[in-house]
Amino acid sequence: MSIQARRERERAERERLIITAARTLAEAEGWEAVTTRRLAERVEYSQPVLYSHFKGKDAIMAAVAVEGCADLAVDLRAARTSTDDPRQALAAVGAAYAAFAERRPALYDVIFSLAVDLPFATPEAPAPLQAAFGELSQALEPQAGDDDLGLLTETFWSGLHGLVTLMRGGRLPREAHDRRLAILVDRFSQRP
Amino acid sequence: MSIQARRERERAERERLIITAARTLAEAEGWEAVTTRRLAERVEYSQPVLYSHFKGKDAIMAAVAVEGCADLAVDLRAARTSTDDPRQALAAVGAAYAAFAERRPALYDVIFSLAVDLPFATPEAPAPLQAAFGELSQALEPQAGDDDLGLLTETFWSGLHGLVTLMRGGRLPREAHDRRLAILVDRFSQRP
DNA sequence: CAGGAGCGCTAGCAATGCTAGAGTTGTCGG
DNA sequence: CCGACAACTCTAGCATTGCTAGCGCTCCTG
Repeated sequence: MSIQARRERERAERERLIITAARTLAEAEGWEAVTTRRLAERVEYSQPVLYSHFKGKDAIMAAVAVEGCADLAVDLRAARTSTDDPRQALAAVGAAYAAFAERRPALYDVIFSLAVDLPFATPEAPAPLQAAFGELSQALEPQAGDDDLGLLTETFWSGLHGLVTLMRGGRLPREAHDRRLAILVDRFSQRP
Repeated sequence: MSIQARRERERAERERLIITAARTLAEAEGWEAVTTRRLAERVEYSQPVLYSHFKGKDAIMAAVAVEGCADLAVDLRAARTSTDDPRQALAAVGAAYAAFAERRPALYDVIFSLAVDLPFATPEAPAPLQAAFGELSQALEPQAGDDDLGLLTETFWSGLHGLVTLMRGGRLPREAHDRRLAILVDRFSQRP
């Protein structure tokens, strides 16, 4: 019976190996460089092994996305709790979100841009995802006013997402990023 | 000399044929269905002909993007001039933008998400693109207050872009779309 | 009417995600 | 301690992708 346990443990280890290898490769060279062949070479197994763990390349990316989202949630929490002033906290969270997208673009893409069948706005959404959303939500709570907090959070999040994706896609000039972010935060803050 | 002119005219016609075929195919089945082979079959030429007109598939997509952006600009202008009330105009423009993305997703994607080699925030940006941006800008002008109008427009645009991309990517539930849009417009309107 | 230049087509390359079937390894009953 | 069996991994290959080389036809020019 213990022999079965060892096998399953080894399988789990290898699965983690695949995920971290995919993340490393993606962060180093972008997702277009993550081919099943290169990934298999990195983990020192053949391609079909990947498919014994995951349904396909998309499933591997989804696994990386969940991991990466946990990192994002950590960053957002640190930013939110870095100050007592609600308005500054919102600005800090917005800046942290944008910084994450800038610093780890491959991770950001796989979470928020690339087509991956992760459940999002449902109770079945992975915990790290809900955690990240919760941080945004808590940062916005003092600014909600009459608006529904959930919808307000989704809208503010959309603003952040639009800023970073348009900028990274070359649609917005980089240099004014901070000022745009300031405008967004300002417009989502309650007037005193 | 006139023989040369005829050839160039025929070439130009064929180029338009390629562009419209690409757009039609993309709108019908999505960009992932637009392969060079299928496109060549549609225009009833062989694949290499495409490459005598465009540097590659990306260039074809960029051409479709410019065309499509003109359509978007028309929609936005109609929305903006549909009312005299500045706040209602902003709401109408936002709704028109989102409706365009919803109604013609392939066109929206190629303009704002996929093709990268289009100059955007520079004077060399294609005219239709600047026109669309200009409509947004004019709709926001009464709401600018102390903010720089260009940056405010870019930020509002980011909000719209985030809303539609996250919703279409399954990250935001469809049903509350109108309410999120209302929140965005409200937060970007000056307090009376 | 012959020569030549332009131009489109056939055929093929390298790379992709994914899969079938062979072959090897390691485990358990006798 | 051995042989059969089962689980697992690898080699090889398929279909499809964007893109290109080089042949061969057509049609203008002198």
